[in-house]
Amino acid sequence: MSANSRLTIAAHALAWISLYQRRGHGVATSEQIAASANTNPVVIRRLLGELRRAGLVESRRGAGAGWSLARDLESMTLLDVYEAVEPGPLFALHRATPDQNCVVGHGIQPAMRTIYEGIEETLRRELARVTLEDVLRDVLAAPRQGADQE
Amino acid sequence: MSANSRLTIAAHALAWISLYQRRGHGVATSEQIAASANTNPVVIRRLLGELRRAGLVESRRGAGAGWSLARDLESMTLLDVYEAVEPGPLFALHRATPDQNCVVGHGIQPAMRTIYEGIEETLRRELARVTLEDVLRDVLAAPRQGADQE
DNA sequence: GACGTTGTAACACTAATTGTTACGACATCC
DNA sequence: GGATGTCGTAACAATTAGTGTTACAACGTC
Repeated sequence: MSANSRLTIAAHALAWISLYQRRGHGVATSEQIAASANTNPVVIRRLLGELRRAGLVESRRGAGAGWSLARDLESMTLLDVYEAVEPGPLFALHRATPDQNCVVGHGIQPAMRTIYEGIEETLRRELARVTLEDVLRDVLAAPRQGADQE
Repeated sequence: MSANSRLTIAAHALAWISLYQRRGHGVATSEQIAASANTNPVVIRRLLGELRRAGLVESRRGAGAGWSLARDLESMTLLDVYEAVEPGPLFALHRATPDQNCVVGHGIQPAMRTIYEGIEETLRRELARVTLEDVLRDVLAAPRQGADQE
């Protein structure tokens, strides 16, 4: 399972924007967020673009532009972010359709599809239980040693 | 999330071997299973090799050789298969470590790690609730139209 | 009009999955 | 004891997704 870091980076960006705003600054730029996440600004812009399409953030262009939250962190769950950022299903069926003249080949896909749907529903419920406010709280609860900037 | 079909194909192979044995045949060959799953025998041998390492199936070499179940389908769960076949975690953290001088960059990884561990634990519990016997029952319950061979 | 930022295209690099060929290892059967 | 059939595994190609990077047009503020 080639796990990706999209959900992690998206949560990082949202937490960063929120904390930046709470500290009285204006909008956040992709360059600032990228510096914190140690990646490229374009990666951040791409991800935040998907979050914008999902209604989680807003962007302004022009000089002094950047990103801001469209809703309160309390009202966003990891499921919202997950759905905005992870398109496909968790498990795939066969790439080539199995032999329909075989009992197993014929029945395996509906069987697995039903099972996978149940599992993904459970995953969604679990993701929906965690708000981004929870994430930010956990982030701030990490034991800090020394430096403390944004 | 580049979902793969490893869990699906492994379940397919186990169901096929079991049904083949229940119908009074001997061991199953990778070629037969591959024909049912519409893939290449080497793909099946690779996957079944991982299931053998996990103690789910046995293989015999030589003429008239092939694969058989090492345990009852009732005693195997999708979690057993998943752990045998899917190495990595569901979600990845950052590829490059985030800026440790930033509050968010410093706290995000432990926060997400804890959250992800809880979610994966839920996923495991869900996978453990489904036995391969359940899968085979669902497979056989699929509405059949016409042909009925193995 | 200058400037700074988003939005997005284009491309390279890496890694994982899948499919394929090839062939040695091994056990059974004649 | 040799022929045969299957596993075990290496090697490689093709495909795909994720990630990083450069480049530049679009846009809004000053």
